[in-house]
Amino acid sequence: MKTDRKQHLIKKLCNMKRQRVDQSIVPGLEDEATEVAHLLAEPKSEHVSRDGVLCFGKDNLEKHLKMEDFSCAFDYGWKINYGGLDSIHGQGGDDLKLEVLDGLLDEVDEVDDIHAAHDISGACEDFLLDIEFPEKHSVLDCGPREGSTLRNSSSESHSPGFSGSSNSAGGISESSIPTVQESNSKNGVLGNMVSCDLHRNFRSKYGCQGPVLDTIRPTIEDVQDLDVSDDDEEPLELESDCEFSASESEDQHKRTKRSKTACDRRKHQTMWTLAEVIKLVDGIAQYGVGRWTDIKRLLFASSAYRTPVDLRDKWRNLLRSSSAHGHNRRELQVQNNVKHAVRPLPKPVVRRIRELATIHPYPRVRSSKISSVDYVPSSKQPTTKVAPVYSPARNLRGKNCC
DNA sequence: CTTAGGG
DNA sequence: CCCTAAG
Repeated sequence: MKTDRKQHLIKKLCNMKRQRVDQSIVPGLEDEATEVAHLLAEPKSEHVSRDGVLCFGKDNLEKHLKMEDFSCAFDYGWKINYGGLDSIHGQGGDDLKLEVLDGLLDEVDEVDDIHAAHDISGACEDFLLDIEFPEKHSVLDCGPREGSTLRNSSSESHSPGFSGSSNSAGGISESSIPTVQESNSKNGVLGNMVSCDLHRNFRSKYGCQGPVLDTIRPTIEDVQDLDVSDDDEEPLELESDCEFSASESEDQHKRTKRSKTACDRRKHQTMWTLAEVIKLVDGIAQYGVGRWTDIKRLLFASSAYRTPVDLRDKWRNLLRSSSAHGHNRRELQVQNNVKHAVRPLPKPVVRRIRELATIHPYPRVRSSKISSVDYVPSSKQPTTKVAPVYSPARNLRGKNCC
């Protein structure tokens, strides 16, 4: 029943967005769509949490929309288009939602074992997380002209991973509403000076939003506008020119050939979303470590960027971080009063990473990274996926797969 | 061209 | 992410 409401809500929003951007529907991403689709489809009975969260957001929807109406009047169009889907949960619900998610994660930690069995549960959490991030972004984007410094630093500081999203999310969410109002008046003054800051954020936001939305789309099967929202976004993007267009979602940027192709592969970074990370981990589990091209072609086929090298780099980073906070990620982050300073990866994902790491260590390291922690003999829990496949993975290098 | 490794 | 070296 909750699901119904959720669906309804989403659809509603989609329609709203669609009106504006109906013309340009974006192709591609099917891979990801289906990819995530099955993730979403499966966990029907997993836990109420998902629905709970969404419903929660929904409850605040109307309120939010109204708020946006006045607070973001100056860039209303933008807000609707970019914020659209995201912002529905945003603003007022931010904190609570965060809490919910947070708690959710904790719970997952606890029952990790159970859920690990269906590795969808992990995906589900991730999915949730993913949603959470962009929301923050959109909310922030709207508001913090004034607080841009804060937001900026946060988005900049976050590592290419997902961690960034969380930190920016936590830090500012509380002030989002007030900031929005404030910014409304300040915008005129600061408009110029923040512009650069702005497009920067777009970038970061995009890295997040694009894929994330992809994640959502399967749920709403017909939401293809998200990608399109990129288009509408451009006008707002004053000076960021090509870089920005490049930041559009995957296949999108091919279509939007704007001025040059030099920016095809964005120079700086395209934030890794959780969905992507999951895919990567997934792929590694299936095809083995080191077969980056295969993984790229099979799992990231629709991702214009993300070269095999990128995948490898990301994996390297994942290994590093996963072994870094090894046991308690919570301890490291809170330290001060920096509430949600940095939330690394969702526990389930970390688990998978570590498992994969133990299974096939990154070339040339052979048990230095994970040895320090608690190496769980594979007998403990075969993450369903990795267990059966890993051994042949490295061997069947003949490319006879496809 | 793909991967590994370092920056 | 970028660049280089090695297979």
